[in-house]
Amino acid sequence: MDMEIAAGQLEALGNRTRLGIYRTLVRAGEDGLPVGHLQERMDIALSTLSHHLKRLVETGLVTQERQGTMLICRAHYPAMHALIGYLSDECCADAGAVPGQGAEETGS
Amino acid sequence: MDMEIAAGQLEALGNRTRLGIYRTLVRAGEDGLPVGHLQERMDIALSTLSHHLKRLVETGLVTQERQGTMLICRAHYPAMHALIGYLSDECCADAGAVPGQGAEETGS
DNA sequence: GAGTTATTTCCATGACGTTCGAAATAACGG
DNA sequence: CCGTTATTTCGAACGTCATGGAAATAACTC
Repeated sequence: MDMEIAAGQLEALGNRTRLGIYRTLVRAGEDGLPVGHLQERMDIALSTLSHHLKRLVETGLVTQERQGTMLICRAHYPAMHALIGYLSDECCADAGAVPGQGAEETGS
Repeated sequence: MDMEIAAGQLEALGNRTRLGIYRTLVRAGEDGLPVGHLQERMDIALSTLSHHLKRLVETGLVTQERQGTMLICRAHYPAMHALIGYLSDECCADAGAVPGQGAEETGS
């Protein structure tokens, strides 16, 4: 896990709207949610949502899959695991830094 | 761990300069670093550094301790552990979400 | 291909963040 | 209390981000 990638992902999650979107997708489970349904739950303009989703997808935290006219969004766990691994490894040197978690590349 | 706190911390780390500051403090270990030394390593204006440190301290990720005229800064691991716990618990529902890590309140 | 639903791109605007220099404050030593 | 070192606050310039409406695109159905 590169610092550039981690920084980008932290930047992506470091915004309430996007963190909310991500959490909503996590809760939606493996079925994911189409953009439209996400919009209803988040109560923001579709253009705004699309903008945020783009950033989440670019950083690898979310994946999208076409199903007809709908675009299904899903939380991409491997990316989150890699980020957690980065935080554990690079940012918790001493202080009993959560062992058994050297997730350098959990997938993505 | 409250979403507001996590969001604030992610926002704080979601900036290359601040992430760099935090990593530098982690690497400095438990001795920490005075603001001035930090400035030499980061190569940014003191006023800028002070501004960023303020945010890191406000979110609980960094602590400061006066030692004479110097202000020693240290990475505050409990906060990071709590954040990692939040990401593991709230943001990785399914998908073998890194077990044995229910860190709701590792301190802080 | 005309119509319908779903989503993105474009554009503009307001808000917020970053940055730095200069001045102000804090802590200490003589 | 004066000088020195260390750090913060203030003020301003600049850039970037968030937001939403309108128009454009994509995918499908008939």
